Amino acid sequence: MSLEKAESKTVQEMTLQELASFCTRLGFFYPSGRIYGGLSGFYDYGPLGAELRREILNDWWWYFVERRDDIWGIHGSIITHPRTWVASGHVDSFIDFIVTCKKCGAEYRADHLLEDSGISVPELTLETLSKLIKDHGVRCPKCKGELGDPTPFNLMFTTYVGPKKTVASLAYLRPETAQLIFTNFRNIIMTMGVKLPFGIAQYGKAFRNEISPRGFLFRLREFEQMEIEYFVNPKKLDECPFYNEIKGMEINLLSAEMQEKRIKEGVWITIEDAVDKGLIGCKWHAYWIAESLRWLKNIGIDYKRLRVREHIKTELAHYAVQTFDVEFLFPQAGWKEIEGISNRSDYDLRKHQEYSGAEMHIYDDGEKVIPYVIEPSFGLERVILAVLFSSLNEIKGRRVLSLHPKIAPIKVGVFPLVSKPGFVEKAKEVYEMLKEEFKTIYEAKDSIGRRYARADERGVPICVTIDGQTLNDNTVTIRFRDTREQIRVPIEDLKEKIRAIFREWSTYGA
RNA sequence: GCGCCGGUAGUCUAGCCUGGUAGGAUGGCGGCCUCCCGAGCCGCUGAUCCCGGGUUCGAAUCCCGGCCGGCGCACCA
Repeated sequence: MSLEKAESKTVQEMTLQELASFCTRLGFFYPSGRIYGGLSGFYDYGPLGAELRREILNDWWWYFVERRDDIWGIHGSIITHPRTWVASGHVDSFIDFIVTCKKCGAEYRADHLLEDSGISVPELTLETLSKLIKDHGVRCPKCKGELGDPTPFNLMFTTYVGPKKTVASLAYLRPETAQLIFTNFRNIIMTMGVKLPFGIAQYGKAFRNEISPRGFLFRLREFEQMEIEYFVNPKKLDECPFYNEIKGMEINLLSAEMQEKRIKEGVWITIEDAVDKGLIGCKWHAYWIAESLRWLKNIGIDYKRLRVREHIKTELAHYAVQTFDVEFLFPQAGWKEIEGISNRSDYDLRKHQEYSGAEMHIYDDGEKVIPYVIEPSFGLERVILAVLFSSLNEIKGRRVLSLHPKIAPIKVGVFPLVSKPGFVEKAKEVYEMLKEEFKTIYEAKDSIGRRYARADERGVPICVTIDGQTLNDNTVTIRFRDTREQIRVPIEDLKEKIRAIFREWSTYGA
């Protein structure tokens, strides 16, 4: 049985601000500390948001860890050994020096300003930068005013380990989860008996003390990452056993070369073509791009609104050989990153080997190898934004959040058609039965239409209604959110029927 | 962080210019009604008018500072 596709039209799309209001009203997200005026860059998950978060994290973990035999998961600590970030380069590159124009107040990164004036910067220290600015008589590019002294500017959150706050006890909240994977690399090799190629995955909070958080959930100071570091022998970057599965997949690609030619729009191209034309450096990198896109699509993100954009040289991070951002087409803001997929080479493992003295190699074909790593790195909150924008529809004049059942915060609504004796008891019975297995809500107040409307807006995929006929023959109706169609099912078959519906959701239209 | 603009119940908003009892809609709770898609009626509830200070007999309204948000710049390793 298949139901017809939903009769949905393109909504006048919500702005990010309107989405923020919507999320607060329905209980997805609240600005953190709002009763005290709010804290910029922090949001709390409300009841629906907390469920949505769990479902997405669980599905990610299932997709990339549980069902695979080549990836193991870890859960690293948030407060991390400070040497980690010296080795990774974050202490250097996260601490910028800012200079302010004494005349017009404009601010610049000291090293950028010097380099733009053609002066090379040998080291990023206060003394050096200060001296270079004075010696070369560098002035404000805008108003030619005199510049003040450089001041340090750190994007990492710091704390102190132990009750005494000393320089020696200074520690950082991790600005990315990735480094915890690298610092645990030896542990996993030793305990899990892994062989190349293999991956280590982790999700968890990361913290960045951003200068100006903005755009609702888009740039947060506390956010959640879902990351995989997939280790490959650098000589075998094209030996990907899964390549045939994904090579025919079409992606919307905007290469660095295209961007240098001022081309703004990506082209639809198969993975195989992209690899053959040298646009994607190696097959393993191509595989992880494809696999990431497949997951994003599976959780309900509109594939037409996803594109893969290569980083151009100037935006490439210090560790990266090649990086692609998976971008989502947001209303107003346009294409914005929701995931980065980077070839980080052996940079991180080598650095940690150098700074810690620990050996970071693994044997492959009897040879000592420091593997290369391909890193798919998702920002959970950004993925959620893309999911929400992909799911918000206007169907028959009403706002409907067409979330895929596997991530919907509430799976089933159970309603007595009218709130009368007989109906109510029967509905509660059905509710008690279903909530054993599905996140279910029961509502009896207001008209049935109003309850359906409320459920639609909250993304509840199906509603079970107890009507007059139920009392005679013990059947109920299942009403589908996106089509409003109803089918009648005996209560004894209800659980199995709902399982089947969720399993084959695409057949039922969404 | 700089510049410009803004902030009134959970949400949307009137009032601000021209100082004088904070009003509506929607939501939430309770009830009546109701056999399938935000129907109607009744009652209740809900606002530190962002916070602090100043001017004034009197401030949501005018002034100053802060917080929060939007846009632009910068930043986004």
